[in-house]
Amino acid sequence: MQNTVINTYRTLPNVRSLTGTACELCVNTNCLIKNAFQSLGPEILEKEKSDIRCKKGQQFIIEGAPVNGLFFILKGTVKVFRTGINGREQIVRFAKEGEIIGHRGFGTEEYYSIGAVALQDTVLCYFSKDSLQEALRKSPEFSYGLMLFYANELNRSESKVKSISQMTVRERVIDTLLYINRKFGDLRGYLNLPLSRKEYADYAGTTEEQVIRVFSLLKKEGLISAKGKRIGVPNVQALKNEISEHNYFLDS
Amino acid sequence: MQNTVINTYRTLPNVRSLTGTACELCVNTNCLIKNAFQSLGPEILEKEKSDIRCKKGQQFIIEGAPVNGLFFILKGTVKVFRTGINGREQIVRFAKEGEIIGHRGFGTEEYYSIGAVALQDTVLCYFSKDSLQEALRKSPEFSYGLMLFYANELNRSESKVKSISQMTVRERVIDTLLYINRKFGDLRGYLNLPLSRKEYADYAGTTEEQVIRVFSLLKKEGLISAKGKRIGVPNVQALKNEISEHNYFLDS
DNA sequence: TCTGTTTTATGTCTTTTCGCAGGTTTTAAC
DNA sequence: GTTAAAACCTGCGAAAAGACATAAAACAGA
Repeated sequence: MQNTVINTYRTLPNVRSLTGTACELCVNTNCLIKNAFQSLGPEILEKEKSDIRCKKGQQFIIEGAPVNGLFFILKGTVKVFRTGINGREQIVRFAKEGEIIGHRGFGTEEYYSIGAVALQDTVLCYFSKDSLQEALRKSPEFSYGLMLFYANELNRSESKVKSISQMTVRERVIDTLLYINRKFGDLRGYLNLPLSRKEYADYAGTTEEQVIRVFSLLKKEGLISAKGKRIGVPNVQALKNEISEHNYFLDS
Repeated sequence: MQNTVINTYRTLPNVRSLTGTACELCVNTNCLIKNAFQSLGPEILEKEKSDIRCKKGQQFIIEGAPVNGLFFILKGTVKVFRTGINGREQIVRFAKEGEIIGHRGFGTEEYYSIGAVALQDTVLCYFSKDSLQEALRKSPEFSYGLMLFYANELNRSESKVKSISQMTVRERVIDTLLYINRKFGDLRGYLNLPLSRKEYADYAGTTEEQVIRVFSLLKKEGLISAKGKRIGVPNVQALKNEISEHNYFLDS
């Protein structure tokens, strides 16, 4: 949070066409734009595309700010959140390369309903509302892809409503550990995304203290190892077993 | 829940082309199919369309059953839910005419992740997976409309995650009352959708007893009137005030 | 390396929510 | 209208989660 916040993207220094950020050269195979590139044609999006570089901790979408467009993550990780009661943060999801940030950064939505912060140094591809609108009109594949993205996110979100309202704190924390493990994998025995206890809490819908308590217990039980932000999950299956009975029909 | 459940829709008695259910004659102005009808052409969907009539209480989508297609509500109301811990129900949303039921009833999804029950006698238009796929490919308007639908639902669902994890039971119950009021309006001073306390609880993410307790209090405070399932909300603004301070950025 | 700040950890107390038990009212079917 | 079933209501004790205080450890910058 330490950095200045970029609000009007049009006023950013022009950093287009940097090496490796042109869509045709992009290595991001799970990027919707990249995948729909054939049907979009090279010129449509390129001319309205900006590359934005964010330092760790920098917020690049502010809740309630006017919608200008939509971001695709080229490299890095991002947390997406909503601010609630007493400014308490509810983390909606963690996103990585290829994912879309800025719900409804097109169409009729006027203000962003979410905020977004880079968790590491991150490179974003930004597309304006208008160019997206044009792309959606032009490419059915793109519309379809975006629809699938939202449909999947909806599934995940609805399943999360269920977890939060029916699971205990312990189960929700375990669920969060599994989510991070599933999505970001691990690196040398540790989860490949360093998060604070507070961030675990904000995702799991509880408090920092509760997360710390659950972590303490899980450590004693040998289910995880935790040295500061380095969390090791040696036995994923053991954790899964604790919550699997609740998932009659599995989701995300 | 008293009725038999329809599982394989293809085996239903053929009730196509009933008066008033053909898309071209349909009065449902907020139905996506109806709206995209121009670009779809009459013949594509009609030939794969079935009309399904559900009695009050009848379940027409079972969680975990194979996905065959997608439903549009022509008339009636429906509750959409997921089954969680101990078979406890989490109501995802209440739906009315024009809305879509059966998340991802197309594409690669194999099993329904939600269940759906008619709350009143309901008429549904059912479209098979294949015909939808064709319609999505053929009509960008349709894809775009469906995408907007999912994006809006996602917004609502994410906002609900926040409510459930940050609001008190009382606030969640009030929020639910406002949601029902906003979506179904009222009829002669009563909310135009009769629900049991249990259903309020399943939507708000709490227990029947808690809802009853909150209702009792709200009655004493003169904020609602409740005679059985007839709930009156004479002063919507007073209820809104109790939770508005928490909504920095308004949603749904 | 030292020092100050942030993060993590733990204990205690309070509040909220839940679950059960038992009772009453309403609704629906005959 | 009678009767059975479902829905609604209330009280009370238990459990879960939260808030606060304080201490230890980790980290960053000089």
